Amino acid sequence: MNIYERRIVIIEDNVELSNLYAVLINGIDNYHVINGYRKCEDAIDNIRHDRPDLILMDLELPGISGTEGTRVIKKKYPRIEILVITIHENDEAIFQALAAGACGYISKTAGLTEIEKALRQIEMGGAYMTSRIARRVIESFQKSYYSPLTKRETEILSLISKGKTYSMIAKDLNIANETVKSHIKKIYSKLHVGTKADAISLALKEKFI
Amino acid sequence: MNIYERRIVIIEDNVELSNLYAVLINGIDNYHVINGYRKCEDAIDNIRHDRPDLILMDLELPGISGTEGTRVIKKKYPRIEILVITIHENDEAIFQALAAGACGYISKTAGLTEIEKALRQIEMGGAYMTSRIARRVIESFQKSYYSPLTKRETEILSLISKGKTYSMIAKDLNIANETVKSHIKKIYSKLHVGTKADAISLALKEKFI
DNA sequence: GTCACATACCCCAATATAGGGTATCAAAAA
DNA sequence: TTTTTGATACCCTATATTGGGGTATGTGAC
Repeated sequence: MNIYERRIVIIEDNVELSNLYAVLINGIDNYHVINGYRKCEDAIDNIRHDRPDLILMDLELPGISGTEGTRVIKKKYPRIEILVITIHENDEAIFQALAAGACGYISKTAGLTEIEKALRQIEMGGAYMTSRIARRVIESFQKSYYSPLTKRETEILSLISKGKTYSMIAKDLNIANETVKSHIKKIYSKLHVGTKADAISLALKEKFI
Repeated sequence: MNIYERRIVIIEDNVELSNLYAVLINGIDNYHVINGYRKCEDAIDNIRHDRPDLILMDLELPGISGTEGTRVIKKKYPRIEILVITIHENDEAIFQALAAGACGYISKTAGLTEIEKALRQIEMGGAYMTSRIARRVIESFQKSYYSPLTKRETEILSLISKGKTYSMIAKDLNIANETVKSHIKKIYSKLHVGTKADAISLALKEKFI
């Protein structure tokens, strides 16, 4: 085994499935499965010994979840890449795992071709996911097309959400302090709120800002 | 032409390239190029007449940019899908176009196969992008693994960024008002700032929250 | 010729903020 | 085992911020 070898650890509670993945991955050129675990906790305990480049992580796990495990591992070992496997094509769960630090996911029904494709793309610094999940991911940071706020109001509420005071905003936008107040009063009445906190959380939820 | 036909509009200032795309796309089953424009403004003026399902949008355009055009069109006609084409593989520009409402991008060097693949995936409710861009997209909402803030401090700064006052935070977390203040003083000293606004903008920039 | 938008000003009371301290207790790290 | 960190809580003080009530003007779109 040379130093360019990619070291893989599998975390999957179904042992048969885990063994199947190991066989498939060991068949891929330059990829080597170092170890397999049935629980995240066990994998974490041995992580310094295993020194994985990538962890194949089941999302549905006994003990701490795959998403939480991803968070813990990425916090301590940011360079280890995590590819999530899941049986339920639950968009939200996959989305959470990606936010926690995974750089892709494959379905448990995936064959060798798809696994190899995912591993290669991750190795080249990419991410692997279906176009459906990719769509969800980009939609998560697109603004609403139906905001009741004007451009200026949106701008001002954004600055509020960055913690700026009315006077800071006035200075930023080169308008009078009282003008900022006027806009904010309008924002509050449009959103039916009476505090910054309510305005911001509503606006974030509805993606107005 | 039946009602299931997908109506495509092309916005591309290079007429030869535009014609090439039209020929390629007209060759795809059920896809029909309705019109082509050299400027976003012209396309927008005729959009009610053209009734496109999808717009193939060049990013480098005279007049308003493809990204700005995407924003304008999606604001007025959210159901029109926008596929961006670009010659410069500039991650940031592509990223901005996706944030503005595009649901994918292809390179100008793409052939028929790739164009067809992109169109089909978008038709099925997906997004089309390279795995490299997908990686950048997911990284954009992953937190930093190197935050100097503790869990509690991160939690409190997040609440501050949602516009909550110290007393609201105290209530939310079931701790004393003064405890919140203590945490915030710690946060400010760790981040070397003295105001909410500076703490939030630094934390957002560094992805601590 | 309205209507929406951005601009600006008045008054006022209640709250929030930031900076300076100090201190206790549990859990984690050395 | 000792030390350090994290979370908790309190005191004092002055200034700044907030939200609610108004009213008004110029401009550009439809």
